Amino acid sequence: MVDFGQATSLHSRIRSDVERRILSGEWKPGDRIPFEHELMVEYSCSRMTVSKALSSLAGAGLIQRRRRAGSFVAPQHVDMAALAIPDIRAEIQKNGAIYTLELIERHVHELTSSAEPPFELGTRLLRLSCRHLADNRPFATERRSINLSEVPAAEDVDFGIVPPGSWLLSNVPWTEAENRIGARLAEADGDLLNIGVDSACLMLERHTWRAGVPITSVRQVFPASGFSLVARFAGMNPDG
Amino acid sequence: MVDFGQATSLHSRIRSDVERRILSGEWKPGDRIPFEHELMVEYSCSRMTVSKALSSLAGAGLIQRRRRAGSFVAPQHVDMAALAIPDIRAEIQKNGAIYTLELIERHVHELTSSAEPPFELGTRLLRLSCRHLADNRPFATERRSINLSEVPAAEDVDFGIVPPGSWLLSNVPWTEAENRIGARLAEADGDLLNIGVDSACLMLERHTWRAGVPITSVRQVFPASGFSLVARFAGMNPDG
DNA sequence: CAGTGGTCTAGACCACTCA
DNA sequence: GAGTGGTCTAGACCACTGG
Repeated sequence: MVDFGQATSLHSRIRSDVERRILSGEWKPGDRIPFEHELMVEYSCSRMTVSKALSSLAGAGLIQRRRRAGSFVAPQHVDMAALAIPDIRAEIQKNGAIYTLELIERHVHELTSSAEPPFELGTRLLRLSCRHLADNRPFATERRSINLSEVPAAEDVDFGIVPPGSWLLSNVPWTEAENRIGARLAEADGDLLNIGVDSACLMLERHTWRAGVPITSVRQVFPASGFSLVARFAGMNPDG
Repeated sequence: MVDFGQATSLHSRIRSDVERRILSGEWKPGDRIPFEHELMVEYSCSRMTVSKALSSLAGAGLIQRRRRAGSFVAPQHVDMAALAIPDIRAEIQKNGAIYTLELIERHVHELTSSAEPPFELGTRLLRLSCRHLADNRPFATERRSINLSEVPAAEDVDFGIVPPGSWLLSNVPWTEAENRIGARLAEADGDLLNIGVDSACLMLERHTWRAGVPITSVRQVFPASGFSLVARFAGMNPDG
């Protein structure tokens, strides 16, 4: 029953074998897969090696492991996909276009009267409003708030040159992020994007935290015609 | 220097400690982190335990490991987020609403004249058109094609009762998927969704393969007001 | 309470790669 | 050539849990 796959480590071959039998449907959701000691015999290896393979599969969500009971094929496949939330400048340049940034507005604002998620009352914010262009054509609008208490250095950056998202991405590590994707009519953004106010737009909202403290929030609006988020998902990511 | 975190396994504590020092900025991208044997001494444990922690961090992309050189903080953070592509029925029921399915059209079609990505010419397809309702209010429209050569059982399923997506998710394992998210005006879907034809809608297109063979393609349209995709991303996923 | 997975040890050999 | 990470072994003890 031992499978002769590519020349690689034994634990990753065990992982691949089990993975293939699950994905091919040979082992269906709910089925118990062989015990560790059975796989030890099958592959003539130690328990650690089997354990590494199965732990990896469990981490990927393909199997579930229960003491005393065994390991089972997970009830359903993960309905998640890795979605690239690209840096706009990088995305534009990747497509061979010339990127231009237009800073429209910039000022410091303190939240005095009311909180504004994710920021609490009293937060000092740097407010930015800008426009991204690809080959001199409007690509997206962006309205951003940066928490100056957490990122004081942002106050000295010339965001007429460096896109706020790119600067933050490479200067401020984040630990949590929440993305909301929606649609709406262009409305006020229609003029900035050179489209009709009644055109459909894709809207991306993101809140970002570092260790529970809000760092930045941003709302980006894209013309529906020119942009769509693409998420390609292939198999589980090996982690061994 | 040993950190007394929550009561958990030692390797996950080592992982957490290193992770925190990276995320806090104490160890910056490009920095070398302690050698395995140094961490062995620091935590008074065996090399396998340290290795498990660092391998996990490497799998998550937080560090890069090089023989002879050591382990280094990865140059930049992953700009990806996990986006839940929910099963519509599950999503509606999760929110406590009553789910209803309306099958609008169903027929078998063979691609004779032209291919239709991701399907090749000659593929026999089951075409479905349906509407998802939450508490009797239109929630989304769905147009789907299922490759009958690969999923013959689909021809015998009553998709007036079981949502196609739910059935496929639990019956046909997939290995690759590509999601496209865009915005557009409601147009013809406006009537089905009880909104104006000039309203903005969120559109989700997904192609799914199993081992390179196209299984299904689907286009779902949501009213902009009633739906937005939310992707919450917190740190890296532990895999130990 | 018996058997599973979870964790850990104290070694070992190897491949790679940098100095 | 020396030192790193990659892999593997043959044990061990423990926590949990299902029969």
